[in-house]
Amino acid sequence: MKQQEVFKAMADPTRRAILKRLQGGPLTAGEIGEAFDITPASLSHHFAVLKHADLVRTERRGQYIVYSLNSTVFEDLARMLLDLFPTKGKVGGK
Amino acid sequence: MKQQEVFKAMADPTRRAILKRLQGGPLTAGEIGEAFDITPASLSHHFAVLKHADLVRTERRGQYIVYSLNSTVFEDLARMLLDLFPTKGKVGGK
DNA sequence: TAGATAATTAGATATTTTTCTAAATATTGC
DNA sequence: GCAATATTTAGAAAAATATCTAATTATCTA
Repeated sequence: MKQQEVFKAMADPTRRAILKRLQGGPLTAGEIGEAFDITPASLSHHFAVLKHADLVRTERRGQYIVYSLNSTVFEDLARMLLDLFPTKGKVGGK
Repeated sequence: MKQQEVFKAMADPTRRAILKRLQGGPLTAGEIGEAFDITPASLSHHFAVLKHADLVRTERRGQYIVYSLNSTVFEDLARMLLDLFPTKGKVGGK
């Protein structure tokens, strides 16, 4: 996992909101965009950041591009955090 | 928990390294600084960010200021992340 | 109280990030 | 192939962040 990329991606509220929207299942870029008062170009930038962090996956479906969550990385991240603080029941113990 | 503050705090590699150093137990600002090639002023800025996010606690001991981890917030954050991705065994379920 | 040490605050600059507009690419359907 | 729609890429401007030097605050000790 690219720790730095993941943390940077999560640091922006718009990007976290995008992830939130994807909890209900895959959506096209346009569908995600409906919820935000931001240009498609800016949104696209956020997608790129999320994708680079491997937090979302994409798939072209005709003229649409469908985004979906990559849950695996969230697990990794949560584990990493739990691992970052001492004492208390260590999880994986890499 | 101030979600935004916490994520922003975690986004910087120097700050994550500071947290890492504190895993072994409380340290003074100076002791923490030894590990970084950065001025005390810059370090102090990072401390302020971590403190504002409630990730660390401070206590003055004589002329020193002692920093320690606030594990509680890490737990909150990890929980929040686990909660952010769908399906799979929900944790707290607020 | 004066000098030394630890740390922070103030103010400036450099870098990074977010956002925008405009232009480009991909795909559909006539 | 052409117009329309969906999305991304390029390039620039605006906003936020990290870093520095210099000055300030707090504490200790001689």
